[in-house]
Parts: sequence; structure tokens; C-alpha cells
Amino acid sequence: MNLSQIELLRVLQETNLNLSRAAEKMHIVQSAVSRQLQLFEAELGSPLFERQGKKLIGLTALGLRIMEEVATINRAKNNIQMIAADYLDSNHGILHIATTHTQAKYFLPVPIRRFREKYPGVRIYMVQASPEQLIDQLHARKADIAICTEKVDEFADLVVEHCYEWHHALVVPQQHPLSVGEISLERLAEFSVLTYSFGYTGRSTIERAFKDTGLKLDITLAAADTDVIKTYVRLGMGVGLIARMAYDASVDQDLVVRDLTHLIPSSITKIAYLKHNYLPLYSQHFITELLLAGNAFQCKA
Amino acid sequence: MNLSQIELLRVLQETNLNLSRAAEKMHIVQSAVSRQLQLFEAELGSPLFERQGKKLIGLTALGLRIMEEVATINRAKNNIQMIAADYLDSNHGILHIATTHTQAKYFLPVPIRRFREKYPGVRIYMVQASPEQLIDQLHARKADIAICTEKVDEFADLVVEHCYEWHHALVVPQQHPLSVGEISLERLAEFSVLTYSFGYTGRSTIERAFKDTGLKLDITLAAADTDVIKTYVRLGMGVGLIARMAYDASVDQDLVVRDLTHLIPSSITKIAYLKHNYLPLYSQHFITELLLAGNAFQCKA
DNA sequence: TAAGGTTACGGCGATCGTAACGATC
DNA sequence: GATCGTTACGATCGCCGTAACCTTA
Repeated sequence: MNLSQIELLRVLQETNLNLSRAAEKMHIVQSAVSRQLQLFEAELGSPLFERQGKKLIGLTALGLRIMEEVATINRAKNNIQMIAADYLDSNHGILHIATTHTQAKYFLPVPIRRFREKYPGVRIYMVQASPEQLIDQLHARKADIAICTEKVDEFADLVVEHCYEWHHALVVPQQHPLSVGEISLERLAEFSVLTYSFGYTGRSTIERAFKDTGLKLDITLAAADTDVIKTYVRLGMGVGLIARMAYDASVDQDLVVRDLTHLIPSSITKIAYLKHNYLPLYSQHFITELLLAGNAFQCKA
Repeated sequence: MNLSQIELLRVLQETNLNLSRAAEKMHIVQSAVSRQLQLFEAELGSPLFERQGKKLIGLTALGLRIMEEVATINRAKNNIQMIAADYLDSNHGILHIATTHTQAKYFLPVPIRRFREKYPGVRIYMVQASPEQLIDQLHARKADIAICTEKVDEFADLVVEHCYEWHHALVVPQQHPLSVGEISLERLAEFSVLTYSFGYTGRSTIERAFKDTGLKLDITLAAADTDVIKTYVRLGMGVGLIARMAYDASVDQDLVVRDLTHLIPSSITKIAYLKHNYLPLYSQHFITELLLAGNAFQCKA
């Protein structure tokens, strides 16, 4: 048994059990891959893969169980390399952040600016995606840290830290009936609503609030980002249900923002990263920076 | 990086960082070990060991952190081999049990007999030792399963299962003043007591019972095994404080046994084994056999 | 016939062993 | 001088790459 055989098993999973593509990924010829797999299976004494003719079509029970250990080994191997690199120089490296539009636009600018001041040598890559995709990015190790509000609690292999709590707010054009007076869910339900796509930015808490009262929301537009919502609110398509922090007093003066704290449960934006996975010092620092900024953000709101 | 380098780091720890002995253990010459260590440190870019001249005298901060990952990899590697061997043939193998005298003599015979009926091909090795030593045996992977009453709860890297609950009892010669009448801790404290050595067979609960009342125990003899205690009770050296199940009606008729359930808190005998460590099917079966026997044992008592 | 996998064989390089040397007690 | 570790060098064995071959869509 050796580490390249362990690596091979990982790569095979990532290539749909295709030996040729696995060979490419590992920068060796296909016959070498074929042989190493045979050697490994021979050493263990039983096949790890189900075969149809010569093709690999799936894992055996044994293979399935062994893949768990393989994943552990690969994680630890990567960790060793990361730890050593970090020890040599913790001021350079790459930080992959995966997040949603709302966080990227309204929350991250401050912590990222502060982070860059402290670690100018670290390159930052940001990926914008849906919460499900963020988690996939983490699992595929294409992102180091994910920041979002939804979904992340459901995965046992993620470390999740609460960053800040926020509420939804209503935005309407000036003169709109909802721009004054008491707001209730009943009154809200009478209007066309523009809000986030399913699975984005606390949409689930909105659903919950309305489901609990038995009221039905009339969602005319569901967008992944707040700017689209604001745009169509300005066009008079309906009322906007957005994250409070996405209302920007300096550019949104033409819109009236109404507090909904009493109507819709709060949402919590979280930071998530893989368990058992070493994060360089600068990444750890970025997380504390996020938590700090989260605190400040929460107080402001 | 390769698996033998990882293995080397483990072996080095086990040999007090002595390259020569590590080489022996790995069945290669010392110069090869020296070179592999250099190569590995060079690959990581910083030394893993503190050196005094050429001698290794300790781990660096980096080395310390990396050793954690190394342990993980070695565990997973062993698991792979165990899982595969188990898959090939789960009826043969070796089961290393580490336990205390009391368990070995009064509890284990039944579950072990039943286990051997089901797995005649599995060789059983039993080691008798003190609870601390049992745990060392687990950590050194010289034992697969430890069965005892004390200590095991204190280790986070062990899986601990409760097996059965039991009480201490008093054994005295016939005609002894304590052979009749009400027993209290106060009355007990008037006599010389023979019981288990510190750290054995629920000795800690005895301590606790007496410490709580402020009474002082006069322990004339502390032994690791019940038979020694009984022997000296028969010689009239004092009263015996033993585990209830260690009183054997068929051979101890000359002794009077008195229940102490109301005086001394109960003890729990536990099964412990390493976390993140694969146990062959037969070992898993042995554990269920132990739990079954523990249940029966508890009812009987 | 293209795509995926296996088998055979020669060459190269990683790693080992031998051996001589250096340091430390 | 005994113990422990390093360095140099030749030999070996493992692993890769080339290439021919087999199988199935």
C-alpha cells in the first residue's frame, strides 16, 4: 500500500471510475493506473470495485467502507502539507471564499478590506453561488470557507459558526400604501411580493412565517440578488422583502424601508468550513475578522 | 511523502526518537532511516525534530502538530488492512483482551465460552493488569478491548460502553461480630479492612463513601485480586470488602457475605476500545456477547 | 471504430545496503 | 571506544512509459 494508490482511489471517485481520466489527472499513463489498482486490490485480497467486463461500474461493499478510510488519509495528507507550508510562511497563499450575493455585497467588503490590510500577500478568490453550490464547493475543496444563511446546518462534516443575526425588511416605493401604518402578515399578503429565490438569504424563514399563519404569499419575482428585487420594486411590480442590511440609505432614498422584526423570525448568517481540515493561519484570521465584523454588523442593525 | 515515511515518524516516537532502534523495528538499515527523515523534512521545508548535535531530542512545534495527522494516517492505514482481512475471513484472527483479575475470574468465563463456540478459529489472548496499564495497552494497540471498572471514562480517545452495574459486599468469617445485625459505615470503620488496591475494582467508590462521611478506613491489606483478600479474611486479619460477584457460594461457604448496597455507591464495569479504530466482526461480536452477559450478570446479582 | 481496459517488456530512478566517516558521551 | 547519526556509492527493485492487444458500445 502506498499513498499514490490511496490518491488513485480518490481520483477514481472524482472521475466516475474512469481509469483513463484518472490517469490524466494524475499525470501518468493509463496502464500504470490499471496496474496500481490491480496491485492494491491483490494486496487487500478482494476487489474494491464492481466490474462489468473490464469497466468499473461501482464500489463493492468492501470498497465503500475502505473509501471512508481513504478519505481520512487524503485529508490528513493534505493537512500535513498545508500545516508545513503555513509554518514556513503564513503570509502568502490563497483564500477561496464561497458566498451568496447578499453577503458578498453587503457584509463582506469590510472584513475583506481589513483582512487584506493584514495579509496583503494572500490572494483572495471569491465565488458567488447558491447555498447548495457553496457546500459542494467546500466538499470538492474548491472553497475553504463558505458564508451564507441557509443549508449549512444540515451537514455533519462541516464546522459551522454563527456570524450575525439579522431580520428581513420591507421596501416599497414612496407613497405606497405600505409605506405608512401598521404592517401585519395579513396586510402584506394582499400585495405582490418580490423576494429571494428559494434557498437564498433567509427565504426559508419567510416561508415559515407565512406557513405558520396559513396565509399564502404571492411571490411575483424571486431573485438571487437584492439589486434585482429593488429594481423591480422601483418599477412598481410589488413590495420587496429583502434582508435589512441590503437597504443602503445612501442610494435607496427613493425607497421606504419598514421593519419586519415582529413578523418574520430572524435569520443567522453562518461561516462554514470542512471538519478535520486544516485552515492556514490567515484563513483562521479571516474567520475571526468575519466574527468581529458580524458583531459590529449586528449592533448597527 | 509516502507511507513509509509516515510510518517512520510513528516508530520514532515509539523508540524515543532513536534512529537506530527505529531502523531495527522497520527492518531496514539505519542509514536508510536517516535519509528518509531528511528527505521528509526537506520536502516539508522545516525540521520536525529538535536536535542536539545530530541526536533527536524532541519534536518542534511543527512536528508536534504534524504527529497528530501522522497518527490519523496510521490509524486509517491499519483500518484498511483490518477491514480487508476481515472481509476475506472474519472467522480467524486474534482477539486481545485486557482486563483486571476480578473481571477475568468472575465475569468473563461465560461470555468467553460463548464467544469461542461461535468463533472457534479466533485465538484469544488475555492480559491481566491494572486499569492504567489496560489503557496503555489499548493505546499501544497491544489490546483490542479492555474490560474494567475504573479510569476508562477519563480518556476522550476511547469508546466506553457500560456493561453491568454491581455493588460491593462484606465478607467475614462465621461468628464474626459483623456476621449478624445491622451494618453501618461507622460500625465498619471499627474493624481492620481488607480490600482492593487503589485504582482497582471500584476501590474509588469505597473511598468516596467513607470520605463523604468523614470516617477513616483502616485498610490493613490492599490486594489486586479477591482471592488474596478472602485468604486473609479466613486468617482473621479483618473484614473483606469485595465485589459482590466475587463471592462464590460453592467455595466460600465458610464466609458470611453481607450486602452493602445501602452503604457504598454502585460501580459500573465498562468495555473500552479505541475510537477511530476498526474492530473485526468477531471483536464486535465479542462486545455484544459481553453486553448480553453483563445484563444477565446484573439481574442475577 | 472509438473508447476503455489489460498485458508484455524495457528503461529509469527511487531507495536500499555496505562502508567509511563524524560527533558526542 | 561505544553509541548514534551522516555521507558516499554501487546495486536492486519498483514503477513508469511505450506499444500491442482485447473487449464492448
